[in-house]
Amino acid sequence: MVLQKRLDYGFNGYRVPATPRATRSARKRVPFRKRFEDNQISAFDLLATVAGNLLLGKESTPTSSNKSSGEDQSAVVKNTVKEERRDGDQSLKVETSNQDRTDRKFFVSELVPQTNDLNYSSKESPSLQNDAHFGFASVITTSDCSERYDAQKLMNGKTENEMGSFPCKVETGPFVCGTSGDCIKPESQNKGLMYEELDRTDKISIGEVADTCPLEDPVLLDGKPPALVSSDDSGKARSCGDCSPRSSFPAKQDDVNVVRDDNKTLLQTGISRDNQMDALGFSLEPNPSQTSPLLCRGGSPLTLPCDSPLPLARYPTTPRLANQVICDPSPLPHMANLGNFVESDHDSAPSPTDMSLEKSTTDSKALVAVPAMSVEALAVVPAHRKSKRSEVVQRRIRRPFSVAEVEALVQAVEKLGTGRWRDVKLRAFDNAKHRTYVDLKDKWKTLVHTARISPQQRRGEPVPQELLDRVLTAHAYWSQQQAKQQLKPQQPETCLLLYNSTIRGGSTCDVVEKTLG
DNA sequence: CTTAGGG
DNA sequence: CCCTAAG
Repeated sequence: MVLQKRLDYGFNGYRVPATPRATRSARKRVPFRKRFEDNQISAFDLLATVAGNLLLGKESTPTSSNKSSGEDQSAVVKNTVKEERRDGDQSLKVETSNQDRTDRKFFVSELVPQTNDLNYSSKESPSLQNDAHFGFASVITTSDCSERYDAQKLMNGKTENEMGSFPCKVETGPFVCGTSGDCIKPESQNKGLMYEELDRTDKISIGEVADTCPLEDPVLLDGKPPALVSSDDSGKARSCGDCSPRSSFPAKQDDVNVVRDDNKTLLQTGISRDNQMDALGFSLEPNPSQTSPLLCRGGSPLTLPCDSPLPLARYPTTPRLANQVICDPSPLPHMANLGNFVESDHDSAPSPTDMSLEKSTTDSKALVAVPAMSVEALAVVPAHRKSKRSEVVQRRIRRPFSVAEVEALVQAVEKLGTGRWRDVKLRAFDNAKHRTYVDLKDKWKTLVHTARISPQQRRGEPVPQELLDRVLTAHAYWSQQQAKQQLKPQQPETCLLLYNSTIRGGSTCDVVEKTLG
């Protein structure tokens, strides 16, 4: 298993503060890997952000029914973030003040490097091996803010029982995400603690976030991680009986079982359910003694039976799923004439699941209605760090071009040339949201290459030689055209008309129309 | 935001 | 597909 995979997966679920550029394009994503490798962001940042988001998001949920307005919430809840250092360790303190409720403080300890425990190969990211900040994290919450606890100390041996008279909770554990299992009690004996029974580990997994999701959207949806909320046939969110504040915690404390179990995602990210012990994740557990534990308040419906993974279809609110689905290579219905090739995402991703989720992907806002406060919670990330814009994004799923698409592309390029990819996109792939003009440009590049190599060297769905020939022809023509433009930028219509009449059979084309006015 | 190219 | 320098 590659750590990189785990990193991507492990933190994909977190929203980060919106950036000006973020809104410009749904596909524009921050190269998380690079930033991480460049130490622009640290695992701590991410974790702290997430933890704070989770905690604050939950806390911010007003008890009153009047919470439709985000302003109301921001007015009610205030939170501050402070980073504190002690003995070289970092701890993050997030204070949330609710006028109507008890103040609370949250602490997120620094992560303890556990690279030795990570059996990964850092082929793609060698730096990770050395710089891995990953290990364990703990989140401590107290309902009594009169005292502050050093997370690290707690991790070093103290348990909740030693926390004093006030309610508190300590959560530590290895990053394990995308896994499922039953509830488990963390063994917070030391930094390097590991869940003894991973198969029973309950996690708030760090799910994925849609690349189209508004960045400012917090993780929680009305206090619930959207990706973790599912609906069953009755339309009600499923809940884990064991998670109710009382019943769920026979021994010491409740176990939060909010699990994002997306097997397909796991597959795609290289994490198999059978091989998740060392995966990265983040665990939180609620404190039964608290009025409103993190995610398990009053028999919270958030809890999902860890041993009963829900099918993708049960995650209608999961924004990222669409792109998670492994594309069904089902061939597109062949389109003989693609004068105006129209393709939808569904065409190239016939998977029913994909289709059902595609809209959600596009309109992800609906998936994460969040209290304004959650946005503030994002400020948990230490200000002085360069991680404010840390965003976790996953590589887009590979979607091989179908012959029909190639046909459309070739036709468009024949007409528009090789330097107007945006127009090509608009002309032939306007309805294929997953194909960007960059994609088309890239595809053309590969097509040209494909056309030049021997058929034996070609891979993937074979492209008709006729198309490849056209590719070469058009490429040669437009290359020449481009060269001529350099020397003689005036009167390109001559060549164009010649080209259209002799090579492409002639007919008005956009270029001609534009050129001639 | 688009292009153009390297990765 | 990703990432980006340039325009």
